[in-house]
Amino acid sequence: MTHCHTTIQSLRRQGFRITPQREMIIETLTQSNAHLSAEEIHKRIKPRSKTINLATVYRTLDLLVEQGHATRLIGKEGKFLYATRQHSRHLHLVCRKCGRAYAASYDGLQPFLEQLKSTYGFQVEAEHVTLYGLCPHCIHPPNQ
Amino acid sequence: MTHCHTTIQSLRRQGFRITPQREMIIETLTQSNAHLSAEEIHKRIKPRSKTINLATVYRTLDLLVEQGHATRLIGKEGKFLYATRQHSRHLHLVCRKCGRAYAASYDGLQPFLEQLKSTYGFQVEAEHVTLYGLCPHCIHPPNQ
DNA sequence: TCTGTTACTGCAAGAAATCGCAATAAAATA
DNA sequence: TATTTTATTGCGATTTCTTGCAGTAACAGA
Ligand SMILES: [Mn+2]
Ligand SMILES: [Mn+2]
Ligand SMILES: [Zn+2]
Ligand SMILES: [Zn+2]
Repeated sequence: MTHCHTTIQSLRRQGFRITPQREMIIETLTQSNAHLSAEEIHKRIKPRSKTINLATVYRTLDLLVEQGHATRLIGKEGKFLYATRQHSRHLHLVCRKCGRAYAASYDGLQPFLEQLKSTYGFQVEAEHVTLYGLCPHCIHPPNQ
Repeated sequence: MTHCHTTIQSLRRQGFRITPQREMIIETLTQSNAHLSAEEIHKRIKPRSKTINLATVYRTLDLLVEQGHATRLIGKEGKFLYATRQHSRHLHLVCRKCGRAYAASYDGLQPFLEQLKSTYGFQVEAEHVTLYGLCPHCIHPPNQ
């Protein structure tokens, strides 16, 4: 059972309809183990499906995020990017000054997430957390 | 010394020019201890400065975030919101399903942030972290 | 205070993301 | 398989955010 099929079956079980467009979007996002923009996904599908519309891509990505099959983050250039949740687990450390992005282990985060769960009943999904701050290159005497 | 003046002096020290537009934007954001959209800030300033342009508001907000005086987050309705960093410290727990947002203490997060600092040399600014997941209302047997 | 440099602004154009609506097609049912 | 229901699509319009550029004004230096 591929990750792609798992997603499709889960959506079907929730009562969503599986259209060729949705299949192609899920397939594209799953097969590329990277962060893709809606535009990029659209561009990759176009050769196979001439009429697929960018709005459909956005709407499907919204659905995937809402249903927990994908995560949305803000890329270096300010555009939204999407990734499946099978995308290997890590944190993104993004420098607010230079925009550099570092991948970091989230191992030490677990105790805190469990604390949030017991305190608020909120189940954080930590596969793809983005934290902002200053990278080693940009740390300098505080702005006072 | 108000928070507003601290920001202005810090910017001046970094070599940025202090224009009336920038002063009004900083003042507006500081005095409202809330999350404001660029549009909302613009609307509030317009009566006092007829010609102020929305692009200037966006550019100033970018500057404030880059310089660490403000944080940017994605609001319930998908628009970007901004807040000063004097805005009381808390985490945002946002439900990916229903969009509900909870304010949470970030106290327990500190040890993990220190770990990130020593491992990666990255100084996370945790005043306004947004974590996504499922809220108590939306947690249900896994989609499986 | 006056002058020169150039960062900043307003404006208009452009790009990214969302939305309303009529036509279409997924899938449940007979 | 044919029928019915209604979620989903494509398309165009709209909204949100960004960018290029020429004119303006902040502020450093004389
Ligand atoms: Mn990632
Ligand atoms: Mn907040
Ligand atoms: Zn940096
Ligand atoms: Zn919820």
